[in-house]
Amino acid sequence: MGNRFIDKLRGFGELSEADMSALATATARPRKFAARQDLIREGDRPGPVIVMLEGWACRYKILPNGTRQVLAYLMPGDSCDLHIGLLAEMDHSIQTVTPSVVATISRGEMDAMMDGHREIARAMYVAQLVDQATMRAWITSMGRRTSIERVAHLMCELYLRARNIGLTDEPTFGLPLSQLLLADSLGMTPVHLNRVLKELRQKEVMVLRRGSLIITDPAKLVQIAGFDENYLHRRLRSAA
Amino acid sequence: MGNRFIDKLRGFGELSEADMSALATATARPRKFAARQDLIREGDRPGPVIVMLEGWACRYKILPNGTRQVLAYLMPGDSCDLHIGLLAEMDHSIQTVTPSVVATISRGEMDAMMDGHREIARAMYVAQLVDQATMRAWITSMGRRTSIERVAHLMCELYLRARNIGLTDEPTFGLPLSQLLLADSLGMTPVHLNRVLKELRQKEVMVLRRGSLIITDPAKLVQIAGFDENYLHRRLRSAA
DNA sequence: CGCTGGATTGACTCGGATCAAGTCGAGTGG
DNA sequence: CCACTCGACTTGATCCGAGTCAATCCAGCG
Repeated sequence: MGNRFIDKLRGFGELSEADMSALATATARPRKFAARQDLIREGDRPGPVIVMLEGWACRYKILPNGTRQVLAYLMPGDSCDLHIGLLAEMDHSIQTVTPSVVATISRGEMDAMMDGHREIARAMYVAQLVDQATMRAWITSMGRRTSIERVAHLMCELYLRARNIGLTDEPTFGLPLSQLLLADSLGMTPVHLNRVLKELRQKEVMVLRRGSLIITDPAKLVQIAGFDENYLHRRLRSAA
Repeated sequence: MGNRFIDKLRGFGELSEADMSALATATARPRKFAARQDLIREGDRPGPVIVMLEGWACRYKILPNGTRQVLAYLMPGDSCDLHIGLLAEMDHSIQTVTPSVVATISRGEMDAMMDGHREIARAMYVAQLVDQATMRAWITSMGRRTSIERVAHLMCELYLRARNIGLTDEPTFGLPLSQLLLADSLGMTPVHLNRVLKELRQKEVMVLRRGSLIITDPAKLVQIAGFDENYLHRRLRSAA
């Protein structure tokens, strides 16, 4: 299985053996969680940094009127904000979507690791920049894309992220998100999302079934989404 | 006038005299820019960190179809991402809104300052967390708030941020944003934004005029917005 | 003093929400 | 093995918020 967190960071920097063993030590005692368990709740005083080793989670906010907005998805290897410990209070919650394996790294441990392993710090900063760029892409989607474009764009994002960590099986990939969750991610109603999915199915672009997505026509999906993968910042800065 | 950048960071940490003079040195040679000048353009290879000392700017993206989405506003004291230099390519642009005074800090200078002044680093991380929380609030607005709520929410955010840096003159504050820009921030058309502003004026909640906003009924504005200022993270973590 | 870009208003259209029934499918217990 | 149940998915009918298109209006300014 390996350690997804290490795998991810290796994509963002040249980690030494020492770096990797420090990361392995820091994530050595993970806990299991069932699906739909809050890992962090809005209003909480933040604790340790959490790292998803297996399974999916989402960040979300509940509004006064009871509606929910999903803000981001965490896939294996992803973590919450590095400096979360500096906050007095969480402004959003994080909940598992599937059964998960989650490691926690205390603030002290984190600081020590970042001080002692500059390349780890560097890789984590890149990961954080990608997360921020993804949030900007979401804002752009919500503000300026139609519902079908928005759906296509999110599927492109999730597909590429899954592929980067080896979670795809070519035209298909495991996508454990209910239509309700997706609707709450995209700022639309479940009913309307369902119609959009139907349209994408009829156009033979993609088929979403319980737990998995089949991308029938990747080129058309990218074209509908107006997808530009630059924001995922896979290309590393070459020279120092 | 003072240095807005230092003032802002002092709100996020206990800076020593040495910290402050390091910041003063780093921002000692600012440049002036006219309104509507790109400071950083999407696709550029990132250069130094930029810091707004005077004036407003915005982050934005242009979509393939030519529409624009504003992603955030930078007010005096705000800066772009600390680790911007780690990226191969910008995923969005930053443009001045008003005539501005902007300092730049090279990557080397920045690294040295963060290493030598831990409290500066700490304050900057908090500032970054606030920026991220603000992005999450924008996603939430776009996804789950009606247009009038969205407008009210943005006005609350901008008002509070302006007040934090002493830029308000009680019920009024200088808001140099055209309706077109606001519409591109809120994911709506200028025509519809104009109607929403009219509604807020008729309800005697607020009046937006060229260059300034008068908040007639703050309580009602907050209530319409469903505004919870927690995400601006003004309350610092008390104990260490 | 007319030009120009933002602001404003009206008439019409349409995407997506809402309301209201179903249907399907996986797990549960008899 | 089958009936039951509960949650998730589908579909149809209708409504309304917001977009579109098209005129003005207005203030600042060369």
